[in-house]
Amino acid sequence: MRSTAEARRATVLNAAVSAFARTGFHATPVTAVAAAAGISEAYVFRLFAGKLGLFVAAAGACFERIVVVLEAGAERAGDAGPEEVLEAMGDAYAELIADRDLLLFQVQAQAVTDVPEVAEAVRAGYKRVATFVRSRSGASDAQVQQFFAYGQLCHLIVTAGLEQVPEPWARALTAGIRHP
Amino acid sequence: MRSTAEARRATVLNAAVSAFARTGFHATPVTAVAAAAGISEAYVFRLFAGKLGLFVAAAGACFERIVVVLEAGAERAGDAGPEEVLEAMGDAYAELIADRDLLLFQVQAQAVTDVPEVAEAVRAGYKRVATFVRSRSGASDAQVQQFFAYGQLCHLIVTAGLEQVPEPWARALTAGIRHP
DNA sequence: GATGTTTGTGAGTGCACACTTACAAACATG
DNA sequence: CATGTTTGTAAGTGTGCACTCACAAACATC
Repeated sequence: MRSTAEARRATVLNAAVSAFARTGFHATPVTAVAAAAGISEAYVFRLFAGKLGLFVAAAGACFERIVVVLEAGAERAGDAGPEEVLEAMGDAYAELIADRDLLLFQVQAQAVTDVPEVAEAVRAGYKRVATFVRSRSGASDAQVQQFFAYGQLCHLIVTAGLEQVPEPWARALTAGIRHP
Repeated sequence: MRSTAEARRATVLNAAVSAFARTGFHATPVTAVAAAAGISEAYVFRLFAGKLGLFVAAAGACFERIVVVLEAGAERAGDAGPEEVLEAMGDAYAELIADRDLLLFQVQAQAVTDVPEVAEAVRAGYKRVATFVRSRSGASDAQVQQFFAYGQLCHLIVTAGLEQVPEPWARALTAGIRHP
C-alpha cells in the first residue's frame, strides 16, 4: 500500500481534468489518464465507476477548482463594490487562458451533455459557481449574467485561438479580455 | 444514377450537422450519418475525405446556415439603427434554441479544436459570421463583442438545459433570453 | 507469523467503428 | 448495343479501447 485510495483518487482526478480538457471525453482513453496519474488502467476502473464516473467526478473537481480561483481573485478586491469584485473575479478567470485546463474542461463537458449524468454535473457545477459569484460579489442578476456571458466568450476565444488572429473581426471579439 | 454526387453531398451534410450536433464528432459513427442520409456508409467515404473531412464540411454548412438565419432576422428590422438590427439578429439567433442543430454543432466543433483542421474551420466560420454581423448592423466593436458573448451564453443555457431549471441562479442566467 | 484487508497490476476479451475493396447497376455517348 | 463513366453497395479488415479477472504484494491485527 503505497498510498490510500482517497489520495489516489485525487491525483487521478487532476490527471483526468487535464487529459479530458485536451482531447475530450470520447477521444481520451482511460489509459491516457492512468498513465498521466502513474497507475494502471485497471486500478482507475476500481477507483471510479467506469469512464463516465471518472468524467463526472472530474467535472466536480473542475468546478471546485474554479470556485477557488474566483475566490482568490475576489480576495484581491477585498469588500469593495459589486463592480470591483466582479472585475477582480473576471481578471482571475481570464488567467485560465494561460492554464487552459479548467476552461477547456468546461467546453468538453458541455459537449457531452447528451449524457444525462454529465448534464446534471454541469448544472450542479454552474449552480455552485453562479451562486458563489452572486453572493460573494453582491451583484445584480443582470451583472451576474453579463459575467457569465463574457466568460463563455472567453471559451470561444481560447478554443478557436482568436488571441493569435490579428484581423479586425478577431480583435473586436477579444478586446478587453485580459490575459497574463 | 439516382442523384448527382453534388446533391448527395448536400443531403449528407444536412444529416451530418444534425447527427454531429447531438452526439459530437467522436461519438457519432459515420454509419449514423449515412443512415440518416439514406445511403451506405461506403458512399459517404467516397463523397468526403474521411470522417474528419465530413465534419469540416459540415462545419462550413453550419456557419453558412447561421448567416442565413441572421440575415433573415436582420431583414425584419430593415435598415434601422445598429441596436435595432442587433436586437433582431439576437431574436433570430434565439430561435435556434428550438431548432438546436446549428447551436449544438458549434459547441461540438469547439470541443474538437485540438484537431487543427477543425480549429481552422471554426475560425473561418466565426470570421464569416462576425464580419457579417458587423457590416450588416453597422454596430461598434463593443456591441458586436457583446452580441457574441450573449450568443455563447445561449450555448451554455441550451447544453445545460437551464431553461428548465426554476431556481434563482438559473433564472438569472436565462433572463431576457427569448425563445419561441 | 498466520489471517484478513487494501492497494495494485498483466494479460486478456469482446465489440464498435473507421476505412477499403471488389463488384454491380444506372446512365451517357458513339 | 458496345464502351466508358458515375453512382452505389455488401462484405470484409484491422485496430483501438472499455472493461474484467485472476493474481500478487504491501500493510494491519492478533
